Amino acid sequence: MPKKVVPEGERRRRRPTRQGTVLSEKLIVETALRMLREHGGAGLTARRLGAALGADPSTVYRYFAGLDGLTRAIGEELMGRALDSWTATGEWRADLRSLGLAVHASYLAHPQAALLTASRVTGRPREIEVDETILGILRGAGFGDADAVGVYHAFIDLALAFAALDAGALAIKDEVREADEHMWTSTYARLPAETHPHIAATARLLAERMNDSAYPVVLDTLLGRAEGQLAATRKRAAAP
Amino acid sequence: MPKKVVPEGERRRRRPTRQGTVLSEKLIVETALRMLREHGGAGLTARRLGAALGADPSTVYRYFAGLDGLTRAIGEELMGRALDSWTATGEWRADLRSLGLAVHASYLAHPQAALLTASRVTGRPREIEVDETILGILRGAGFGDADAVGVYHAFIDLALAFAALDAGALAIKDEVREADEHMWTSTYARLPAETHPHIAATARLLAERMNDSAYPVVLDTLLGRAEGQLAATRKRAAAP
DNA sequence: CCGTTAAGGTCTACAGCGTTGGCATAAGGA
DNA sequence: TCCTTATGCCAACGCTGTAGACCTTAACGG
Repeated sequence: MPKKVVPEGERRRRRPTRQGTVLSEKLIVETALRMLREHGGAGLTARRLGAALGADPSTVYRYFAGLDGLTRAIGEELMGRALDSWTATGEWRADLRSLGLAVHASYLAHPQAALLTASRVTGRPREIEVDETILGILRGAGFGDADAVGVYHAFIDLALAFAALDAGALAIKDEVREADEHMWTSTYARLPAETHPHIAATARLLAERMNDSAYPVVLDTLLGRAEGQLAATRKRAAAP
Repeated sequence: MPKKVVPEGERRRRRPTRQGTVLSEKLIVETALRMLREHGGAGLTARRLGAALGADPSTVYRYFAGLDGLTRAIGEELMGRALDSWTATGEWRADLRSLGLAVHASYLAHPQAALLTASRVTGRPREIEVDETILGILRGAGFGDADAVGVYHAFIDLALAFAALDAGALAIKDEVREADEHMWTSTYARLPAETHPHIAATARLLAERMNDSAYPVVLDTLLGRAEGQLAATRKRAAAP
């Protein structure tokens, strides 16, 4: 690696590249996101990124510790966007629901990027901010610490897990275009009733359902359970 | 690619390689799984696989349409193993629970492989078999077709999504060894209470919890909801 | 038992990848 | 204006996936 990676805050000399662009972490991450969207998951390479930036490929290594470091920064960016698009109302269940959907939506807006990052815990600032926010909502609503941590754990993992899964489906759709899209109506609907009676009987319903995300349903289920827990806690506290 | 990929069933001439091994899809998939486990996610390359098999790297292309085809076959194998390790009891909720845990466990037994495959729907035989089994359990329990499809959708996506997420955590642990493992006790526990009061207050609980999977809890939540649905359906049917 | 055929293993080659160390240059403090 | 050094550029290394030509030998018909 060229000597050392200088964190964005400490950069002083902003020399433009031969082609005139002035680089920054922000610009590189945004360009990478655009490339992922336009050229697919395998389309993000150091050389291509350099070309898109108007800079030598190796320059990127002055800003990130390898493409892997860039990947983590991209994940952080998606988390930040989720947080920025979200506003609290004070009603804990509604707030958690909208925050979960915001995270999910932010990742799905860049499926290829989501696939690369959703299963990685980075521990970077905006990610920690999300965690702090969730715990704050729960503790503010009256959950005990143990319950709050339990709900938080399930909540954040659920959001990330479905982000990754649904992003995978979307990414494949984008790349294979229509080839996989109708698999539920093609492959599955053709199975004979003798060998696969249950799939055959529900084929039409399957085709309708499988192209949507199951996330909202599962999220509501989880929040409903949490609400029950909270009510039980309050009852115990009120009449001991 | 060498002419054509011949499906396993139609192979006739089983010529041993120069080094004496007799190849088959099964042997290649098993070897690939072992390599993923031993050398990590980036350790599976055509050349290394060839070496491990005692064959020329390009031979693999006679069995699979590129490494991507091999990847799909690996996913299929993991699904098959889940199914083989599972036995039905006739009690729908218990059966679904154990099947979900079996799928999750099968993937987690090969975290690196799971990461490569968990977010891909292959439409291959064993995967379809799992789908048929789930739908059979639900419809046998008395769910209406629409409800059955709804629960099935959430159930299978949940299992795969958590498999991918937890596999990601495991894979990183395996590779970075201890560096990330204690992140919850290192990074998060060091945050000052002024800026992150909620994380600070629950740091100890977080550290205990975040290294386990939230899957069983979320799965039970989903199954509980399904049970409620079923009871409502029955009540409606009994007293219209 | 032999001859023919083609399945399938091997060789060679190519274009592209991530990454690095050395070098050149210009930005900004003095 | 000069000096320091951050930062962009260049060339190179060892690796990758995979295509196509080639060669060997298993399997089958007679």
